[in-house]
Amino acid sequence: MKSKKDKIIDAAIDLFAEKGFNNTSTAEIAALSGVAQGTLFYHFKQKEGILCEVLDQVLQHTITGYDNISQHEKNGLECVEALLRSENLVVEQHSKKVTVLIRDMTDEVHQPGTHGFALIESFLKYKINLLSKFLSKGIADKSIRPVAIEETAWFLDAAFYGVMHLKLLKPLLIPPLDEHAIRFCIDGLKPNPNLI
Amino acid sequence: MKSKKDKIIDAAIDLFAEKGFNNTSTAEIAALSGVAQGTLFYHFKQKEGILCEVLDQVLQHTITGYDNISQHEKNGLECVEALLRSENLVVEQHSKKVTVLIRDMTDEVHQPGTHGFALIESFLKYKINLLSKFLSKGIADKSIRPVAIEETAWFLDAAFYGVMHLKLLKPLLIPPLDEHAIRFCIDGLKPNPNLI
Amino acid sequence: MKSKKDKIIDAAIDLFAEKGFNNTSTAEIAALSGVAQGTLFYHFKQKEGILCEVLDQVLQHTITGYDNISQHEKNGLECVEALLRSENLVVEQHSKKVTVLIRDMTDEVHQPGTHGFALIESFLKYKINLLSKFLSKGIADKSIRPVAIEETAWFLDAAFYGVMHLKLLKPLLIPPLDEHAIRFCIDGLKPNPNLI
Amino acid sequence: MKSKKDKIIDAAIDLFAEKGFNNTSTAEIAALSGVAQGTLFYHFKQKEGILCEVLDQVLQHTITGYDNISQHEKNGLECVEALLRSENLVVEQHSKKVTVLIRDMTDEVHQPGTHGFALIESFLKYKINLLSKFLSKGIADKSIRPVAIEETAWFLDAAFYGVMHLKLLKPLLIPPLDEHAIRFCIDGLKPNPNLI
DNA sequence: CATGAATGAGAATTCATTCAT
DNA sequence: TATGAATGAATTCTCATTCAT
Repeated sequence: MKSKKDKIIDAAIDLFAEKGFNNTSTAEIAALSGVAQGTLFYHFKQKEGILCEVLDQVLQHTITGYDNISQHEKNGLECVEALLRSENLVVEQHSKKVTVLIRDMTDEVHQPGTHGFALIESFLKYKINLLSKFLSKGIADKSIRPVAIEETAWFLDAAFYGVMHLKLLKPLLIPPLDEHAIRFCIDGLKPNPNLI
Repeated sequence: MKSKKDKIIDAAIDLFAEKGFNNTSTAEIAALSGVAQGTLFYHFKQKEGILCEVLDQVLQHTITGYDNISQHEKNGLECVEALLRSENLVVEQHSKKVTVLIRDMTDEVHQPGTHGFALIESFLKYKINLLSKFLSKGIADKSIRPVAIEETAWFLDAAFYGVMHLKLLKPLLIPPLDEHAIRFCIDGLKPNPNLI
Repeated sequence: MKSKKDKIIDAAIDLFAEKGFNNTSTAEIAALSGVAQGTLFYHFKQKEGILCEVLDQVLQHTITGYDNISQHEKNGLECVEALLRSENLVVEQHSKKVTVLIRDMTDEVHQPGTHGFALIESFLKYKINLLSKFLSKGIADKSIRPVAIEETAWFLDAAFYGVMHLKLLKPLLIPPLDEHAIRFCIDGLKPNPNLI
Repeated sequence: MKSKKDKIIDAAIDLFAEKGFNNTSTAEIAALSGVAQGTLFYHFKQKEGILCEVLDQVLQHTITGYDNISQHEKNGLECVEALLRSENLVVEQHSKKVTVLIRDMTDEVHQPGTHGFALIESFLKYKINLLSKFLSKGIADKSIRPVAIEETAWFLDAAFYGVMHLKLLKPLLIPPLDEHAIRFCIDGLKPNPNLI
């Protein structure tokens, strides 16, 4: 059976996804999750705490995904690709939560000093580090051409953030982009011209 | 002399940039711009209206930038690069406004039916069209390898949105990315292996 | 051609009828009547002034109707009936205005000291006087049984106010009441042998 | 001890009676009732909700009054008279509330779809039904002449609404009307040989 | 006569949060 | 753990009205 805390999170995510964080009151969350309004603050203390919890969950999933990449069987380029695919997978499996996070967590996440900011910061550091490691490995094993490592890592992060943003938040007719984006980036990293 | 409406916009952007849209009250905007609070609503009817006006301005600048690309002197690839650089330039020249827009306009812009959404939608259509035209041109004149046109156009949009997002909103130590991003994408479009 | 003042009144009545006085802003009235908002206050000075003007018009019509009753051809009872029918006619011919007046003029009209109150007060005095005169005449000429004059006059006023109120303001399925009400009251005034 | 909700209602009625619904702010109600302004909206959600609650109370009293008429001891005419007197009694016992209701509830009550309208509608249906039953009974037992039942029921309702309206809302020197009105109507219902 | 930009005094409502139970 | 009545600060928005042109 689901704990009250989980019920709250689920209800909150549903409401945030539908109406946005700022247009959802704690009263509504309480009502939808079937708990008293006070209970919400027993578990979270701040409304934003719900978002932080969700962010934490999603980042955990993402990191777990990263850790499951079996590096010893792969060359650097394959590691990079595995990382990108792993991330895509998490986004797909938790698309509602991710949508809410990238749409509504702006206030919390972009202001140094908040808990959300700290979470994101350390996650990004971890991710960029890992990507850099993979890129170095690739350059060493010749699967990747000699790119500027840090810049490329950040660019890959940015590019896939943009793709995710487009996919999740723009209710427009957009062609499936994930595979194309991965191909474009991976091919762009290869040392030799085996372009289609 | 500046009109009251312009004073309001300037004050609002400054405040939004500093504290965020949701943490800025109309009273503060009125105070900083030196008009009565009612005047604000005489000119904008909704607090969000200010953001819409700013969005409109920035999109106008961007489109003007696009239109200034002299296509007949360039091959397709050069056109694409010019477009990306043009966009970068606008972002740099209006970085405060753009920052506010991508951070704070989420509610308005992601909900079909709003004015902001309509603005974005038609702008994106225009941009993707133009990018597609350039890509086609480049494929025809052999400056670009035969990529999937629509997907590539959307990917370029997404990637540079991501880069801009990172640059403007993450108060982290991030290396300058613009030039690297442009090179990566442009090189990735070239048909032949003249990679550095 | 209609004067701007008349346009304002017409627009105001339409809006008041639809949405009520308190839910109609002077801006809306100005917009619908095609004049500037300032023009409204050039002609009326107060929003309530519009209602007062309309009240004045309707009372004029009513009094004109009263004055057209040719008393010398009728006995007292016939005079009373003529008065009631005359009033009914005015209500029917100006039903929209009357509806607005009895629904929306409550604040203005029930507070001694206002212009609206004065208008109503003197009108009622006139009406009750006239009714009393007719009743007296009827008692004298035996067309009416010997009723208490003042009380009966007020009762007739009240009863037909109630009927009008029901007809104009209750969007319910109510049978046509006017004729029945007139018959009931007129018959009730006739000399009647077997009263307890 | 009085609940906060009751305190709010009492204060509101006093203020509405004195200054009218539209000229009374929720802040004033809160101040007079000694609760925080937010508490008002915790209990009522809308300012109009207070009026609805009062309407409900008064209608309950009225219906209770109707139900206390012991029909088996009376003929039809006596039942009608009892109903009219019962209603008069409620109006007198709750004159302040009734005054406020008929003066200030216009917006809420005359617009189908509102809660107030629904309350009034079902009450009127009940009342007209009851009156019709009494009239039928009277016609059967010969205490009432053969009048058109539905029309007469509505007319009685309208006439006494008018009388109440006059009594409560017109600060004019008006003679006591209740008894006279009842007599006039009751006598008008009696079997009467010489109608045209 | 007519305008419409500007005003400022409110007003209703919202809502995260607290706390006694 | 859980509750829900109560809060009060904050906020957007409304609107009749004015006045310089």
